[in-house]
Amino acid sequence: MDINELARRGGVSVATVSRALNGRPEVSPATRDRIRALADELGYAPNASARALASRRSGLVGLLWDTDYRSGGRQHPFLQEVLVGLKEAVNEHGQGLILLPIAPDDDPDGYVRLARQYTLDGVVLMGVDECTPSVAGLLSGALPCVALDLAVGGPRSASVSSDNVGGARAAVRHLVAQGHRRIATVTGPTDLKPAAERYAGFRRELARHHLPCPDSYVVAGDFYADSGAAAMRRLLALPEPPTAVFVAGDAMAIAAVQAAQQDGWSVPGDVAVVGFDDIDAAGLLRPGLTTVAQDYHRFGTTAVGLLAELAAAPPDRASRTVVLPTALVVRASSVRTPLEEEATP
Amino acid sequence: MDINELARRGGVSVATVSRALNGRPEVSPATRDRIRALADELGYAPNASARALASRRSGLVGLLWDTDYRSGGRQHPFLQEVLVGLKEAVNEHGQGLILLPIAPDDDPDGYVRLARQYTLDGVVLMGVDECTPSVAGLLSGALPCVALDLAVGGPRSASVSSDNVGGARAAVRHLVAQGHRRIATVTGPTDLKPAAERYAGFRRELARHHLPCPDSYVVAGDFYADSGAAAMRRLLALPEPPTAVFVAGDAMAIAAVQAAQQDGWSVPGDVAVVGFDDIDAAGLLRPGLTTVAQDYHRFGTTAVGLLAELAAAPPDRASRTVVLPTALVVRASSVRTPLEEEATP
DNA sequence: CTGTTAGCGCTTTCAC
DNA sequence: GTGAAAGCGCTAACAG
Repeated sequence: MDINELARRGGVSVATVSRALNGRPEVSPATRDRIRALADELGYAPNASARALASRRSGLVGLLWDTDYRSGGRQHPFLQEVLVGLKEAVNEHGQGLILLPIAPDDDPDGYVRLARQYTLDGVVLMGVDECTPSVAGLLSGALPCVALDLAVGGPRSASVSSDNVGGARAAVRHLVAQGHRRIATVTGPTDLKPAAERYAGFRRELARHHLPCPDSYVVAGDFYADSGAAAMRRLLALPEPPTAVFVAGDAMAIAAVQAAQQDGWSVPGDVAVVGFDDIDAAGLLRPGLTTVAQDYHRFGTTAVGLLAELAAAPPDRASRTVVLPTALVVRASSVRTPLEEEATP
Repeated sequence: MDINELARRGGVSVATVSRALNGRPEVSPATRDRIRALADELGYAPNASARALASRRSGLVGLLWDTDYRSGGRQHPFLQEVLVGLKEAVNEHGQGLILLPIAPDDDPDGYVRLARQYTLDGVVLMGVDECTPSVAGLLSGALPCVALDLAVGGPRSASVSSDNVGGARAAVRHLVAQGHRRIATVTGPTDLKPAAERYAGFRRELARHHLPCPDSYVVAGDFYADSGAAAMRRLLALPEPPTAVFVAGDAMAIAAVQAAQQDGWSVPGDVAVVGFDDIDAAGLLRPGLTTVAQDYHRFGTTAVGLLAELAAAPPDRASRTVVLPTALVVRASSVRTPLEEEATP
């Protein structure tokens, strides 16, 4: 069942069939509908390869996701939701999503070649280092690229990230509203953009409330659990320990809560904790972890929208960044009496 | 830079280039190497669409993953690792991985059409219901299909799953070794294969030790956290509560541990708990959750191997199932004195 | 509005 | 061992 067969049975030419199926304006509504009806009555599906070959567009979006990047996979607790959003959006656009293999780091056009090979419409990047020659090579080309949680520059690129600053500020604001004045933070590796921004938001909100932030109240972590536990212990060992801690990632935050509890402190009684990310475990713990949630699903849909935008726009536009709102999820780790929550807003 | 250009520069015909690049035996080793060297010197990448169109094989494996299936995504905590394994294996085979859109449930050849459209080499199914007409239609066709964690039958299908029975038995054996005699279980929905098998393994191992299993010691859950908490409360309210519980999924197990603690019981002091899956949170909790780990990465690699096997085999072979070993990860939730672990094996 | 036709870039007989 | 040539199934000029 190919386009010729369809044309024959429909009593029209293949050109007309093609036009009807692609919704071209030149075809009359009557024949368009007739052909379309016939097509799905016969279960016709256009061959994607033939279509791509002839039109020089595959309708495929490549996902560049470096699974080797740091400790191999578990560091993107949200990948799954991003992927779902991406997939749904891509399909809604009538496109397909293909997972790209990893190109050698040092080959500046490993990915460019892959993109050409599949005639990709665009590429979505996540969990990659934009400075790697292979990635930089891709970004500097004319192919639409959208990076997640990563600021990139390039003739046809954009990025989407969460409002890390705003999320951190909301966390601090919440802690201040709970009556805390001695608020510390455990940061992520501040060479990573999200970590740097969360830290900046933390400082800014603290300043807005004229609260001090001694150096000893800032402990660097690495987003992994162990560093969170260690950081919390260091904070609680201070002569004047904080009464609240904003931890820049949930894995660290959870470990921090448990380290505190293990050392005999009560959470939130002695020390309140707020995390960032809203990973699954945050809701499974007791006390539940108050945390800043990101809209992972929207990452995907936004990325696909940007890709389409980039494809249409002139090639040399300034790189755009879309910032997605975050939401504070209040659980027990930061609220003395959960029930008071609603009573005293 | 296409095959013609390459042929011209190499002073040979396109046919020879094609043969050289595809490692065909007819071409002389000398020209083969020469052409290949030239190809990657010039950064030539064969156009995937043209290749697929001419050869009727795309080198693409489709991933059928129903993101709508029950509560939308979070129920596959291990998807990410499976995906990484899948991707790596697929790429090693020189293939690509494409995420298939969801076809309407009631269309028996929605997926068949998709597969034809992309000229797929095969399809990997995960998190889908094999009874859905659309999925059943795909399975009954001649396209190689491999299902994960799902027993499927079809002229060219196979499945891969974890040794759920063995894992459950290992869990029970461990509890018995810890001195427990009153061992209960919280099951998953036993209409799902993994849940049924874990339950079967539980019973079998209990029987092997001549331990009783009263009906009240078997509580049905649904793999979600809430059901785990409820089940645990029911067990602990029994006149003679169990001293150990095997919970068929980590999300339930974690909630069970916390419910017990919240009600004033000590884990593992009063009741030991062993879960299944080894999700991230299992290691983040205190006490850490003893659990049965699956080799998710290997799911992917095994699936790809099976796909290749199916493509080569005669179309009507009996459907094969590969069972992957599981591993018990002992943490604090099942061991009275963690340090004794090594001392008293 | 519709049909004819020339490719898209590759693989694959079939000759040599 | 190599080359010539005929498609693979579709899109996109170009005519009409």
